[in-house]
Amino acid sequence: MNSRQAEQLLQQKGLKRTKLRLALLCHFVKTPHAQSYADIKSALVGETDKSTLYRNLATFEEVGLVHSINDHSGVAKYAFGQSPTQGNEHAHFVCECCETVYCMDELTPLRIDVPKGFKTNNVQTVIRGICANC
Amino acid sequence: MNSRQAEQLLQQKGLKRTKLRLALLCHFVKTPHAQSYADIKSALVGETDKSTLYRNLATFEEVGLVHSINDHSGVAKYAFGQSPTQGNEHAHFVCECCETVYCMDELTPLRIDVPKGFKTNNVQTVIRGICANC
DNA sequence: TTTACAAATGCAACTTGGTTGCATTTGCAT
DNA sequence: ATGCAAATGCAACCAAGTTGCATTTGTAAA
Repeated sequence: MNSRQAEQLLQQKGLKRTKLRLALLCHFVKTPHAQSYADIKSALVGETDKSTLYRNLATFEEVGLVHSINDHSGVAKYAFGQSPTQGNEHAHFVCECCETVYCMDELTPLRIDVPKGFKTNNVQTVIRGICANC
Repeated sequence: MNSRQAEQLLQQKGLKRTKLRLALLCHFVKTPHAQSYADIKSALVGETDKSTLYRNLATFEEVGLVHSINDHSGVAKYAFGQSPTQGNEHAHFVCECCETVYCMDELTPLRIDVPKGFKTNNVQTVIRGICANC
């Protein structure tokens, strides 16, 4: 994604074009794996304010530019692309060796039967194992 | 579970018989849903030290007396019984209305195909929806 | 039963991840 | 050019959980 496309994307989502947001977008599309706040912060050149970065991550998530993942590590991680919703579920694979979090888009949606009286809105799956690089 | 059984369970796991551990065990077997530190603390009569309670939860998890669940709420929750491992997987259902976390033991084990080169060790699934009580 | 030692506890201080309030700045529509 | 909502930067705060350490306690062996 070039800067032009990033600008369009922001405008389309009704977000103002700021330096951090452009940098964030460019970074997200370059990085396929899910990243924590710390990962993102250290990847960005120059100083970034903690609360501003957190707020932008939240904003991006609200408008569907990124989705957050809870991989049992205790910290939230973010990946480019819309949140897995009904009909758009995807699992996340956490490598127990390198800690990389992969979005497993290609997996077939999970069909899980819940007991009578329970209604499923959303299914989040975290697979732990060893990735192809380890 | 009576106090006698709780004592045996502790001994069997090589853990010393302390007041807090007995109380914890009795509480866990009485409460089917997953509970946070705060839930457990407020359920126990009398004062309990924060670090002692956390340490006992960790110890109980190590020896398989309880298992912890990450339900996206930001706090860990604990439920009685061994952790879902290979062949013992179970999903957790989080009610979006009452926030109760159910262990869905009766669900059939999940079979998820991962890409070539990836090796699955463990699958954790969190289902969000509305429970039968809401 | 006493003793002895590892394990468990209690307390305070700390760490980490994240949030909030507020004054200042900036993007953008008019 | 200008007005204003949105975004930023900063500091202070918060909650969950951890750590270090001195004291206490369970238990096993003498």
